[in-house]
Amino acid sequence: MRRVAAEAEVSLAGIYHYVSGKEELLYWIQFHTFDSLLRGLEESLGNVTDPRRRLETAVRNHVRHFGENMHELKICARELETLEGAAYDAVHERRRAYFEAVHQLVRELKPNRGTGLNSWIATANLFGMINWFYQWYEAGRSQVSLDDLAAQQTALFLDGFIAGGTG
Amino acid sequence: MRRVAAEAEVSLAGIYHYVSGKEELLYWIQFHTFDSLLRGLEESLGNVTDPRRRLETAVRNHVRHFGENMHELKICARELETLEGAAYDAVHERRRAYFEAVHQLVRELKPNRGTGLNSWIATANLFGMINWFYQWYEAGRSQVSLDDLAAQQTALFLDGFIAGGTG
DNA sequence: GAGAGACTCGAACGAACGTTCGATCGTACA
DNA sequence: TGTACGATCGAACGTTCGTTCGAGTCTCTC
Repeated sequence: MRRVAAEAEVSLAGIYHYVSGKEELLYWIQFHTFDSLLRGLEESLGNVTDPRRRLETAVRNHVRHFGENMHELKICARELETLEGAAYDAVHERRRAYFEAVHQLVRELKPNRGTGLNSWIATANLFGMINWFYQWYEAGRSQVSLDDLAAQQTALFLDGFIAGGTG
Repeated sequence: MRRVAAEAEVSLAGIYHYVSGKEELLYWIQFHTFDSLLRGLEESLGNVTDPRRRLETAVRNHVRHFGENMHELKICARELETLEGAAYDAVHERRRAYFEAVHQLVRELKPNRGTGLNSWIATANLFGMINWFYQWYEAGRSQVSLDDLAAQQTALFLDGFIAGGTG
């Protein structure tokens, strides 16, 4: 809270005029993150019909968002369990809605269900790929742009390392 | 430290007879984790020659280790930046060695280099997949065994969601 | 049996953290 | 002009946490 106060150029006590406490701050960050991820997804999906392009759009939306707001990703990855009660439920609902939206895109890739890989686990692993990059991606140092990264991750998820990519 | 003391059935002060402090504890956990991951990998790779099976072996080794020691994974994911100086360097070296070992397995999948997906980024994403599962995999509740999960993740990485799996 | 050393502990210290309290300042409205 | 209210602050409170200190016990050795 002291760092937040300093960053906002307000006294420590001043924060509590606007927010009830640290938990509410974490709540708003997490809720806003998943909510704007979901809305950004629906918006950018707009007129895209090809299932493969739809998934790539989702990945690009996700990677762009977190690449530009890496702190949000860290909080959403590490502070999910700190919320309790109604705050947890509200974030959980948004998170679940976002996950299900992407899960649906994954499902649409394979209309003939029941065969091959489990779509839920595959979706969870997709999120693993596109979330873990905060551990190694340093915007400044990396030679790969966020959109390039999203494209590579989509290709990797869809076609695998053996067949994926251009070669 | 109080929880560690309680778990070890020793007084709080008693810990400091064996360990210089919390940082040394985190150091040993992280070092031991990457070191035993690497040694387990080399051992289980033993007589496996097929590149695909070699990668699956690596994934299985990784998933088994962390599935049975989920706490280690959480610490290695969240506390990497807390170490400083020589302790950080020592862990970093083990981590890099382990990453490079897996990276090498990925490279061997595609002898004709320079084409297709970047092998380093693909490896980083593979680690994303197999590390992120601590966010959703609950040993008790899940119907998927660790070995099944490793197999699915390997298939997903190698052949992608479209062609991957049995169907 | 005296001394050394490993081991253990209760108690407390100092810092960091989230939070609260009481007061002050400025502005809008009667 | 008085006052009610939003905004802001310094100071402090209570808790948690990592760590330290001094003393105690036990065992093994000379």
